[in-house]
Amino acid sequence: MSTPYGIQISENCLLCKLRQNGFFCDMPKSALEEMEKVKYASAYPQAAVLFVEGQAPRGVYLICSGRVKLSTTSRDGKTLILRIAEAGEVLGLHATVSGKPYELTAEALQPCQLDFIRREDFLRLLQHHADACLNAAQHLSSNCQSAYEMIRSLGLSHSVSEKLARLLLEWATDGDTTSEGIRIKVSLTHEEIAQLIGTSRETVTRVLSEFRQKKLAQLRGSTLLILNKPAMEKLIET
Amino acid sequence: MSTPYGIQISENCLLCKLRQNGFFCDMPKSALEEMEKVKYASAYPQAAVLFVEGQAPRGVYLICSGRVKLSTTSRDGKTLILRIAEAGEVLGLHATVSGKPYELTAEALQPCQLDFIRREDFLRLLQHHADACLNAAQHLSSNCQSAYEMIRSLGLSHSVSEKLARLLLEWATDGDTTSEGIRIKVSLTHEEIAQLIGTSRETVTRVLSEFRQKKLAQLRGSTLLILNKPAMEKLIET
DNA sequence: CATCAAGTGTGATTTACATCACAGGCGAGA
DNA sequence: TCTCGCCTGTGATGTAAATCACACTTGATG
Repeated sequence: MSTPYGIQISENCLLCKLRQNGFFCDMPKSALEEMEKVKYASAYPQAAVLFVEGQAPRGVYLICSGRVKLSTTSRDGKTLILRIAEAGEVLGLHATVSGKPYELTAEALQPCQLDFIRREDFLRLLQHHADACLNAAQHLSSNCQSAYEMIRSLGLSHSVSEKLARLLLEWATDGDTTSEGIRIKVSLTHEEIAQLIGTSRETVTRVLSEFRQKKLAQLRGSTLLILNKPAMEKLIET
Repeated sequence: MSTPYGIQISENCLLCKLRQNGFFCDMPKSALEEMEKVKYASAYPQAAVLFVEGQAPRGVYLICSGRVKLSTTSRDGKTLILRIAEAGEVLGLHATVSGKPYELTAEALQPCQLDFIRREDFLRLLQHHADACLNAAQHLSSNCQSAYEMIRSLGLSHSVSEKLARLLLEWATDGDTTSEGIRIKVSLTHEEIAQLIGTSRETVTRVLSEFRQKKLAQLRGSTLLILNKPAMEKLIET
């Protein structure tokens, strides 16, 4: 099957190869069959906006593949990135469950395959399938978790170096360890990194070059190399 | 029945008069009966610590009455208050659901009546009672919601005045409107207010006196009076 | 009612970062 | 190959707020 944006859409969740442990759709057959009936599979191009903060919740999006940027913007245009959501995550969950407007904006960072489920259908699914509901609770928990981490970073850090070190070390947990250090693929601009830690682009550039100078870490192109993890860790304990 | 700390403990959830709409325990009889079997009712004095960040999750606490401060502290002693939880809320929900350590510290701001439910019992309750699970999801949603608000405040504000104005206006939503303005009962010190918005105590004092001078709002003793709401709102849009 | 701790008010000093401004690099597409 | 737009690097400048330091108020408690 050929589709737009060069993505293979797997139409059927029951047969889906993408599904993994911890995915929202990692649930028993009965719930999955129910979901199969109400979901709309589709592909989105890079930079597609799924929903915007303030909109009434239409429903949830499950990420089958691709990455999605979740952000919020102030009236004067300053934006803050809350999280980069990966495959298996559910978008718009809190808004859909609570019925309050989406408070984040979701934008595809790359071509994505997503399943959409309308709010009423999704709520019905949660009511009738304890597994689905438990999964939802689990995902909400981890959203909370990451939000709390962000709050700690924003509210308790003393400096931008500290926040940036925190972020890089967080990324480092899923990087490859090489002889030089930990290698991580980062496809974000300085601007976006700045928005992740609530600072200005210039400061990110400056702190990154400071890290490079001190042989702590270096970002070249889209690969980040953590050269001295212990020293980085010391930065966040000060 | 007489109890310590001058609280009337209502032992039986089914007969409980405290229960209201939106409370976690606002659920059908069957689920409530199940909960009744596994909960431990108890009273805590002011300043009692229910759990500390980093501990493995023992279970959840339902607040029957009283208010509880949820905070997180950095290594060097700086603390940030995430939320003041009120009656009807569940504490330790995300940790209990996810199984990860509590990432907040919960401390009673006043004498409280709480019901404790052990983790295993609580998870079983969620599995077997869709209503309970849905309620849990709802509460997790609202935790997310408030966390996101806090992130906006910390990350997108340009000044402390803005953050403080945000906070006061948030409080104002459940205050009494009088001829002078909106009257709110605040039983927090400047220090605690500072910890709520991630700033220093001195700055809070200064900004509050600035507000008083400009006839925007005044905090005397434990009553806050919003004198000029529109002007306060303008502060956060700048 | 004397004392003491906790909370509040205020000045002086310092500093990290935002902001502005512009120069160089690099890749995409014409 | 050239240009144009987006990124990155870096200097200069201003400022909000942290920090330190100390006086004053208040209300609890022996």
